Amino acid sequence: MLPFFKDATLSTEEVAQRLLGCLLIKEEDNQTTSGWIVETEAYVGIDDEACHSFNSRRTPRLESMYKEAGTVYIYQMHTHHMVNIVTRTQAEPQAVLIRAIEPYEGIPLLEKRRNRKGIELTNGPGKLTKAMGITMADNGSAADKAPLYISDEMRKTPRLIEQTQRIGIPNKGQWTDALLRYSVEGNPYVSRKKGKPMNDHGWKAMIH
DNA sequence: TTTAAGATTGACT
DNA sequence: GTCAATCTTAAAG
Repeated sequence: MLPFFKDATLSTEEVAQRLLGCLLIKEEDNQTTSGWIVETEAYVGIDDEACHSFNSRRTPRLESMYKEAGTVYIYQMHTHHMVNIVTRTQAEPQAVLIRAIEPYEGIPLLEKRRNRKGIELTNGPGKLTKAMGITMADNGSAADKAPLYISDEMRKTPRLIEQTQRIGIPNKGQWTDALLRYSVEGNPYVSRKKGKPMNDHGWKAMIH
């Protein structure tokens, strides 16, 4: 069965929402770290002024965006790495940015790499990649295979998905205002959060 | 050849 | 609130 994030017929917005609650897993040298995805953003291709592939821009750095759905696209900005999942086809270079996770496995290693505890481990796109040891070495790999992959076997379900403007996109007209950021309402690991987190972190109760 | 800006973060005033 | 770290890309000199 094809994982939903490899199904290029699904819209990028749909994939961004369905990724919430999936586990992001990194395996390396007998060390596994993972966490549930709690915040994503959709970058919808050549018409989207905020998207790296806007206006069909294509450079060596962007090559992964032009690969098949389910490809990992790692981008480095300033001193930080960001992890994306490609969602469509070569003709439609679109992707979902994973902006935050709620830690599950390997928390001591996350704490060591970040030299922080609690929400500061993974409540931002550059923070989670540093915590999980995600680098350019992961660029272009498949998101359904180790060492860096998405799993929905342990998936959680958001009670409510909050939909807001993307972070860090000024002066881009309608693309600044577009509601293409999705997050689990009440989850403390969502980036730039002020409000009080919910006791259940915004997940629906498990059904036994 | 030089410069500026960017899907960010952390240290500092 | 300001600002620098540090790498790719595009555009100006």
